[in-house]
Amino acid sequence: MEKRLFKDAIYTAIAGMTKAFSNANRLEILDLLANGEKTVEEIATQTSMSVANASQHLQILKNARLVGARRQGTFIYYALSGLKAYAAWKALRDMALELEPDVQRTLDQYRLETNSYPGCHFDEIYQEPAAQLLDVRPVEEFAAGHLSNALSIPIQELSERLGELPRHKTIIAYCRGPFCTYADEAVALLKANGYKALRLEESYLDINLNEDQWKN
Amino acid sequence: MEKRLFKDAIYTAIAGMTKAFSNANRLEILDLLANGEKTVEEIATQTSMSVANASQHLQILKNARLVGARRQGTFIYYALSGLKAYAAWKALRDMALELEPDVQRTLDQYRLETNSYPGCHFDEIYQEPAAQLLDVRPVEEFAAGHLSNALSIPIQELSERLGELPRHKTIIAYCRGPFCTYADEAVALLKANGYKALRLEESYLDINLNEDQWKN
DNA sequence: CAAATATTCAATAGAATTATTGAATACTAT
DNA sequence: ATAGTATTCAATAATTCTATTGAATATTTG
Repeated sequence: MEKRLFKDAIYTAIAGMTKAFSNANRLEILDLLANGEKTVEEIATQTSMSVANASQHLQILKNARLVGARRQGTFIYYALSGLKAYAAWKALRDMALELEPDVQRTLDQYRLETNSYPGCHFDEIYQEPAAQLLDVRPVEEFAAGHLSNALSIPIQELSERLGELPRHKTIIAYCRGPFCTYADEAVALLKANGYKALRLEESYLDINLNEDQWKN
Repeated sequence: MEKRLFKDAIYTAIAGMTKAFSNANRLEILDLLANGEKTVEEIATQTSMSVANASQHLQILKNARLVGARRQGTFIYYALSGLKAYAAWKALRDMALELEPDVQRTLDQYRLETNSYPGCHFDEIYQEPAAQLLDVRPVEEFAAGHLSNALSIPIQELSERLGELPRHKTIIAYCRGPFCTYADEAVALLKANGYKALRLEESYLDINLNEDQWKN
C-alpha cells in the first residue's frame, strides 16, 4: 500500500467516525445515552426533537458505531458503545470548555440564574463526612450506575421527599453531567428549603472514567 | 435563560468546535501540527494538498480555536492551541482504533507490508537498558519536544548515519505518531542493516499527555 | 389474523461543506 | 517605492447534511 493511500484511508476512516460528533443534536443524544439506554421516543422527548429526526440521527450514530441498539418487545433501546466513546465526548467537551469562552460563559450564567453557582468538584467532597451525595436522575439511570453512597431521589419527586435528606449535611446534587439541568433545579429547591446544597460538576461516568485517579 | 435555549447554546457551541475535527484533511493537519509549528506551505506539502486548500482548512481550524498563528517575517507559523486540543484528537483516534475495525486493520496491514510489525509500547520499553530510543522526525520537531534519552536522526539522514547507533541495543524508532510512516521506514532500514529494531506506537505528545502515568 | 404502537424509510428543499481556480493582500528585502 | 514571495480571499460547482412530512415496516397484543 502506498504511503499516501494509507494515510488517506486512515484519516478518512477516523473522520467518518468524528463526523458523527459534529452536530449539536447528536452530541445531546450521546450525552443522554451515556447515562443509560433509552428508546427513540424518550430520546426525542428529552431533546425536543421529532421522533423521525431523532431516529435519523440515531442511525448516523449507529453506523458510526458510537451507539448500539437492542430490541425488547416493540421497543428498541439505544446505548453508548463503550467507555472509549464517552471518553472522546468528554475530551471534546473539556476542550470546548477550555478553548471556547462562550461555553464556559453560558454555563456560568445559567448557574447564576438558577442559583446553583458555583459548583463543586468530586475531589473536593468525596472524602468529606459532612457531605451527602444526591443523585436526582430517573431511577433507571441510577440503577445503571451511580456514585457510591449516593441517595437516589429523582428531581420530580424531590420536593415531596425532602424529609429523607439529612439536615446537618451539605447536599451535593448531581445528574447527567455539566449540561444537564436537573442538579441545578435540585440545588435551587434545596436552598429555598434551608438546606446547604452544591452542584457537582461531574457525572457518574466522568468519575468512573478516571477511577484510578481517586482510587488510592 | 430558558432550559432549552441553554442546552441548544451549549451543544451548538461545542458542535461548532467538533465540526473542525470532522474532515480527513484537517485531522491530518492537526496530527502534523501536534509535533510543532509549520508554515502553510510545509503543511500543504506534507499532506499533499494545494496551498489554497490547506490555507482554507487552517482558517477553519483557527476559527474553531484549535490552532493558533504566529507571524515571523513573510511566513505564518501555525501551531496546535494546546494539550486539550491534542487530548481530544487522541481520544477520537483511540476510539476509532477500538470501535472501527477498518482503522486497526489498515494500520496492521501497512506495518506488515513495511516490515515494521508488530510495534511496541512505551510502558514495555522505557525502563529497558537494552533499548535505544530513536527520534526520526525533522530536527525542529525534535527540538520542540522529545522523549528523554532519545537520539535524533531524521529519517532522510538515517541511512548515512547508521554508525551512530549502538549495535548491541534494540533500536526503538518513533516519529509523529501511529499514522506517521517515518518510523516504519526507519525500522525497515534498520532491520535490513542487521539491527534489532521496533516501532514505538506512541508519539512524544502521547507520552507527555499521560506523564503522571509513567512518573513513579 | 387484525389492530395498535414503535421505529424506520423515502422524498424533498434548503443549507452547509469541499476542492479548485485565479486574483488580491501583506510583508520583506533591495 | 518595487519586486518577490507567502498567504488569503472570492467565486464556483459538486457534494453532503439537515429537518420535515407522510408512508412503510416490524413487533406485540387481542
